Amino acid sequence: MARLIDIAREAGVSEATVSRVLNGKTGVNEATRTVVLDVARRLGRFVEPSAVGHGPVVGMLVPDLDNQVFAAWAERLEAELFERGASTLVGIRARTVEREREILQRFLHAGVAAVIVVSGHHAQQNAPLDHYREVTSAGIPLVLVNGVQPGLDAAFVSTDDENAVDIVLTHLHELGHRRVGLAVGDEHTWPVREKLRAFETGTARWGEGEQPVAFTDFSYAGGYEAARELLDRGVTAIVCGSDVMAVGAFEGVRSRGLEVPRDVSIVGYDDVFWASLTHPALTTVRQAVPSMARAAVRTALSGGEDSRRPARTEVVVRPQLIVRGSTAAAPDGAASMER
Amino acid sequence: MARLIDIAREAGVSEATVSRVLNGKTGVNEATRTVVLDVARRLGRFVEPSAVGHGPVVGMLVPDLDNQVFAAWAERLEAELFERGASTLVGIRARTVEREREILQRFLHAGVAAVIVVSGHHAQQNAPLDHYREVTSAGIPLVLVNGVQPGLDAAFVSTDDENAVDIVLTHLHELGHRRVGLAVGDEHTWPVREKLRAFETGTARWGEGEQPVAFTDFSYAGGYEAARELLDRGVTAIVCGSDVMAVGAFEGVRSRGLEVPRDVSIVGYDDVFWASLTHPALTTVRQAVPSMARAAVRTALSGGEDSRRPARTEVVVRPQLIVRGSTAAAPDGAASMER
DNA sequence: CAAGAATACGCAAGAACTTGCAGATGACGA
DNA sequence: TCGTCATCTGCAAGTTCTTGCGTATTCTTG
Repeated sequence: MARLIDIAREAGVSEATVSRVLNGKTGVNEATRTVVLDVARRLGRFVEPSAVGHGPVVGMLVPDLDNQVFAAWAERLEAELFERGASTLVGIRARTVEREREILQRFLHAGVAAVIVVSGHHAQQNAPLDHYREVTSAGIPLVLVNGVQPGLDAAFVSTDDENAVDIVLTHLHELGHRRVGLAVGDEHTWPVREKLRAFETGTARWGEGEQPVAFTDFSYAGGYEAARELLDRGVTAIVCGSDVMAVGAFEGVRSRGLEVPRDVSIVGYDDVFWASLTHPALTTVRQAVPSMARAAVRTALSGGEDSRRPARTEVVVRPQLIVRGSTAAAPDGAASMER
Repeated sequence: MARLIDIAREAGVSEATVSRVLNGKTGVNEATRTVVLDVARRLGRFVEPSAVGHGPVVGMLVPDLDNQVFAAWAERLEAELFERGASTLVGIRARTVEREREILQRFLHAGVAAVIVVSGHHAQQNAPLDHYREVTSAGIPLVLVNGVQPGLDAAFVSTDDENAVDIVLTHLHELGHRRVGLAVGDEHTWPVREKLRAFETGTARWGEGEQPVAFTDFSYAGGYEAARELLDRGVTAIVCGSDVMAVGAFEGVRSRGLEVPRDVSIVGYDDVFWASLTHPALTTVRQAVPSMARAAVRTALSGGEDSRRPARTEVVVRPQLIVRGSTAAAPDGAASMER
């Protein structure tokens, strides 16, 4: 790799000046800076964008990109960051905590101004949190999306899952459904526990006894399985933890010779792009990704300006029920029994 | 940041040993290495995964994540790389060449073993290629997906767009369509030009005169606009450049009071997850993302092993027509005229 | 036009990191 | 038991990078 002295000679300046330019220090003429940067790049020397006045760099971590809601998160976050002049470092699929730590360390190494983690291991119950502390104790603002950890000195931005389940249950109850199933993924996960809690208290109010819950996973196959299991337990409506699950549930319902929404109502979660394209169009809960992303980015970047460490904050964003074609009035008593 | 001497003292070894460990040099006992790494991480010092024997790091660049096909690419590439023990660095939305260069430089700086670029600026006509040369001349294998640049010493993996358009045209011709429109995005882009060329030669064979083409963009709105324009020009079938365009085209067709596929047939491109969920289900061309991703990763990683620079290679993968409900026999003559 | 202020830049000291070399340690065979 | 060999580690010198300070240059203002 080209040494400072090589660049210095080529650019006709001293080693010291090159050092200052490459570290984004002040006290260098703009013209000189440009010359040095040009030479540096020509000789194959990496220059941190933040050192070139290209704004800060922010690290973002998303669990995967198969699920479109995470892709949407990444997309929105990146767009918001771009708008504020920041560039983005992306990490995906931190399958293990070790890997997550590796990615976060890489962010730190790259000198990020902030870190945003969407549904990472912080959403897991009893997850180790030390690797997050490494970020916060370096004085770097940390924003955790969809998962709250009381022990962490970070900012949290989450969908109000409790409210989400509540409005869904109200909607279904108004349509006459009295036996409703919840289909979700891993029980040890923050959003699932939130939904579960809201589901239990919400349905308890009906006084119709305990309502069934199926724990599978957030995939198409998971939705299919969950639907079949819940139908066996006599439900007339299924509340799914994701839109992908919901279309899997469509298929599960059809596999029993039933029809959506005539026999069974189905509600999704996320409102991904294609939710309005399914047949019937999916009634679902819209996570307010754009406004949440904006909040996350604002928190991430403002923390760096005022005080190095932002106070522990918690933003909870209300979701919105998007009623489309997959929910309808409950079939009359007989229908739900005949199965 | 913790200095070598701090880590050395804490770990009870010399500065030299720490230096060796952090640079992945040989000649350090495995036990000592572990201790040093632990201390280093605890004190907040970044350790390159490749230095810890965690396999190589590969840089991947995708244009955006809104379009699910790109999300799928990122997902598949990451999965393939993971399977081969590599970790992945992701860059998204290199809007400008300058930004793309910045990301590539970052990859180089991070010591990547290879770089994979999906539909980057190399897919643009007359795009500057110097920033790609910076990668190749550093002896790092470069794989460019969906876009071929004769002047570059890189590996290319592309969908056979020519064949794609061909099988679509054959399908539509067999269904009796004689006036077909092509709806694509930016004309100065490699995949569009490939499709256009194939479209022109393919339809020329019919001897029905020149067939209309609409250049909008690869979005829902683009599909809507294109469909309306093409309908005005009398088509009974529309070949879209992406699945998102296709569903936009659905709406464009409906806005004219026509029905898919009774009055107008529509073909998408990509076969994204939800293509089978639309109404009617979308007939589309499946890009063989999994096998292409595998080829791209294999090329990227093998290049580094044998010879530092792989010979210039070009892999072209045949797509597959997935016939679903959005294509049907052409309406009889009158129908296409009445409009 | 001159004095003072601000900015830009190099010198050189020194901080941080790397590496050649040799000593220490231990395994193994004679 | 001793010699040989391979491995591991620290020493210290070398290389590379950073930074305090002083000077040169340009700008500002009366």
